[in-house]
Amino acid sequence: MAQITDEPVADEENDALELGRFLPYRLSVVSNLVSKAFARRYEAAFGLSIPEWRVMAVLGRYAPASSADICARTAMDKAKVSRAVARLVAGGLVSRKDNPLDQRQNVLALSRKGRGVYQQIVPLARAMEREVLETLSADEVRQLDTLLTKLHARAEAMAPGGGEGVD
Amino acid sequence: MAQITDEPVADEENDALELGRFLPYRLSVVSNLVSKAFARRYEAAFGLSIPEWRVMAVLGRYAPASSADICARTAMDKAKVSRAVARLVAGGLVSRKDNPLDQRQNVLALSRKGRGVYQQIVPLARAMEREVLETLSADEVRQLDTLLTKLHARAEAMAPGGGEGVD
DNA sequence: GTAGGATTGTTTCAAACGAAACCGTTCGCA
DNA sequence: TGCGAACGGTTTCGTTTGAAACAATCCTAC
Repeated sequence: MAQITDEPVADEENDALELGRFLPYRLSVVSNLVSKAFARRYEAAFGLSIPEWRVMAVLGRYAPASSADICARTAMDKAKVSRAVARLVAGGLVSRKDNPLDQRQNVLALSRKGRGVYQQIVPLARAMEREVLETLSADEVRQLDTLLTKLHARAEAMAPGGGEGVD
Repeated sequence: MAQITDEPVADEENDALELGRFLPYRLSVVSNLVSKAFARRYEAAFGLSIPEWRVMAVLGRYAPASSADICARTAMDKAKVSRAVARLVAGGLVSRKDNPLDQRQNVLALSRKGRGVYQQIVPLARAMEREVLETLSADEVRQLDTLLTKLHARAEAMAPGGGEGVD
């Protein structure tokens, strides 16, 4: 065994793992903390869950879109999208009709009321993003962007199917 | 309305929000992708869920510990910890007894079998962390560390209670 | 044109979740 | 000593989740 090489002794002494220094764990904690903060405010401001908010965000930018389009743009599976859309339709924020060219597909768009909400959603989202990033320098924000891009590619290679999320 | 000021036009043109450029969303997607990849492997290798894995990690390093200790060190609420511990005890990986000094408290530790599993857990976790970070330069890993520290503090200030997670 | 297979979105199912209720124990304090 | 509040951990409750089953529609190719 024990080769005479410069085995880097990866983290610290070794053999015991300090969760607080384990980057995947820390990434998860930070992400969930941010998501929770965002979720609380979306709920308070608009009564929207994060899946619902994501659907609104995509439709505000890309309507009309099908459920599959939403899946692709939100990293949510189709069951989750279906449920979120159902609630938004029930709440009158989103219109849903069949695509006459392919009756399997939905054609989703914001209703008048939905557009009104969307116009409030965007500034709130931007403000919250700013609030989070305030703690970073402009350079660090750029670093974060780069890191997320790289980690995203790497994580997608490691994970099998799609990338679910909570915001 | 339209004041004549240099409104920064925060992100891009404005008024529509591109989810793919929204950092909180991207953070969530990356984190969940990583968690999913990790979860799949912990499950395959040891039959452990992420909450269970976290408890093992803490006990391997800090046993003996109470449930409250585990909560503090894993960013999980006490219900989740209670359930994870119950499964680990049922699986014979963790021993649980009452603290004679305070009968309300648990004293948790790894069993012999649990220690055996723990010794396999650590290298797997380290290997997966390395696999994720492989895509980054040493500098970028340091940046990630710094960013997570700052964002953690900021997110904790924004969120109310504790910081849940999935790894 | 029609059978078999693929695709879209909904629904069902069991598992996991967070919040709150709960129970037993201990502490603070008169 | 004894009573109420506080605490630690478990359990319950209703909700949300992902995976799989499903129904409806469309496409392919014969």
